[in-house]
Amino acid sequence: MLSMRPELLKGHLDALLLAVLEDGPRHGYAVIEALRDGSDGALDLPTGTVYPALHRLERAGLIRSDWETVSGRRRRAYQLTGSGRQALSDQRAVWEQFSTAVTALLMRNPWPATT
Amino acid sequence: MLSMRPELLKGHLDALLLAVLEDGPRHGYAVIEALRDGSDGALDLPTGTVYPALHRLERAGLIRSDWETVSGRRRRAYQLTGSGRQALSDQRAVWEQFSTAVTALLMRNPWPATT
DNA sequence: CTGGGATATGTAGCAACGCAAACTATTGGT
DNA sequence: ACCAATAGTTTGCGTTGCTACATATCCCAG
Repeated sequence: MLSMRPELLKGHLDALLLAVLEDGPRHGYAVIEALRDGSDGALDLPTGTVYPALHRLERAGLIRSDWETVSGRRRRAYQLTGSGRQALSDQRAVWEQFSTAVTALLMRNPWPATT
Repeated sequence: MLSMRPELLKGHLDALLLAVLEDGPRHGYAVIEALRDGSDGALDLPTGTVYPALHRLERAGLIRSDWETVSGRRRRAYQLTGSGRQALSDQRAVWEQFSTAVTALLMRNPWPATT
């Protein structure tokens, strides 16, 4: 498991959070687990990263939250809003462009013809 | 041309700079051009980003520079050091792991076998 | 010969963001 | 009675890319 410098994630976290919430509501703790499992353990984010990020997204109107109590534990279930769905779609396109550019420069593979 | 938020690059710039210098010495201005051309125009970085980054890499011992004068213009030619080459190799592996993880989460396509 | 674009490098200060660290609280198993 | 797992929050720090500005040379157009 390579050690990933923390800056690598910068700017990409929001997209990941939105993507994880795409299939339905999840609370913060479950979001962290989804990221860990969905990345084969590569992305194991601390709570100090994820919770503030979720707050940010809510302030930005991309997600909204409802408190619920499950077996005595209070938890906040987040779900995408309309603009959240739109943002996710945009961010996917941005990621494709970005990762293609970086891969091209880093791996020096000429542009893949038509994928 | 999608507008890329500036934070996206964070943590990945060093790898790109090292990669651009892999084929031989280049000065700052040429590095900027190489990034722009090699990314199909997607990465057009301002001098205020690239020059400080090159200074950082030199302080870190990953590149070294020699001043040269070409037709009255003083320019600084950067080249990889030994540890720079090593760092590049490491960063490539990190990028592969990172981009694979993000793509998996974002596109939720379980890796397509062989297209 | 004068203005401006391209070439070439530099710095100060700002804003954003992910993270470590610390904290509170409940449930459930040993 | 303890302690891990679950669930959430916040303060403050460090890194980093960018904006804006500054300097200087070369060369071409007018």
